[in-house]
Amino acid sequence: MSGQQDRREGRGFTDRELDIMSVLWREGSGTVAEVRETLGDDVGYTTVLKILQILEEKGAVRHEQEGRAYRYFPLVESVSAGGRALSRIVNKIFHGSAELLLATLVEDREFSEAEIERMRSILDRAGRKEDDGISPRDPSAK
Amino acid sequence: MSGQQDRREGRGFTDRELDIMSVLWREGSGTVAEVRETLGDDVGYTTVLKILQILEEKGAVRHEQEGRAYRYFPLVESVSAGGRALSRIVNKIFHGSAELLLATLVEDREFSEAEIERMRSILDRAGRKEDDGISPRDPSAK
DNA sequence: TGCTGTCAACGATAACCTTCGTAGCACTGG
DNA sequence: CCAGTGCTACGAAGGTTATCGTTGACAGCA
Repeated sequence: MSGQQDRREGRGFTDRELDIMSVLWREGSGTVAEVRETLGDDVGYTTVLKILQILEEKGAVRHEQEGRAYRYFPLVESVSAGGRALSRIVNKIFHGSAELLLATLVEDREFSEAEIERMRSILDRAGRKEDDGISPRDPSAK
Repeated sequence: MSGQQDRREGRGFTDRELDIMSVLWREGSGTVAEVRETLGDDVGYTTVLKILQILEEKGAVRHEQEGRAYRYFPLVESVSAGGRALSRIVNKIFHGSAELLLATLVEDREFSEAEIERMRSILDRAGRKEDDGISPRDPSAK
């Protein structure tokens, strides 16, 4: 009989926590009222406050006094949270295959030609970096 | 005071549930003992059984009698679970930008030239589909 | 026949998530 | 001065997750 380990650090975000982190990442910062407003979802003031306090306890956000209210700032970067979440998905769901992940992504969504082009150039950069600086590939795109 | 909605359907998987689904996806099926063995993690027999029962209640797996034991089979496909998880991440963490997701992915991992090539061709296929059949791009790779 | 090992089912336990109600504090318009 | 407003802090209710202990069924064997 042991319950479960301390999730108060290192782990990913829960649904609601992610909703709120998402707002802070997009907006850069927010007071309780602002976050609640942006969420739009019909969620109580004290609920948002509570979750921000929990996130602070986890070290994911910090706050500054602003007038009589607190302004919250994200401490965890969205990319780093995203990297962890992606790792988890690649390993657990896509058997470690990033290709399969990419295939699923392009299957599920409709991309414009411009988006695909930009994604292609992301891969080109990765390929060049691997090749130690010289690219044997034609970089012409348009 | 309202608690929270029924998570027993439609939602994503929790950590442990995902561990176990991952085994079933990789192996195709498994008895409680097999899954527990494959997990390797030091987790009790009844714990694995319980989670399989919960997954069954959620409609994610089914079982067949095999001798005296049950053999469990995944009902939810890994790609469809992956698609949902990806959607969530793209929207909440990467502001809806799949490019940013891809950039993070190639940043975090080291890909071989072959892998990058295969990922490129996934994008090529998506581009052609969008272009209604004709690709103006040089497909030479090697 | 009675012991032992394997298994599913049931129920308990402890931690956690999400949602708020309520209280307390500082300030502001009458 | 006092009621109201806007905040944060405290803590509890109700549901979920993860982990097992225990029980009872059953099969093989000594």
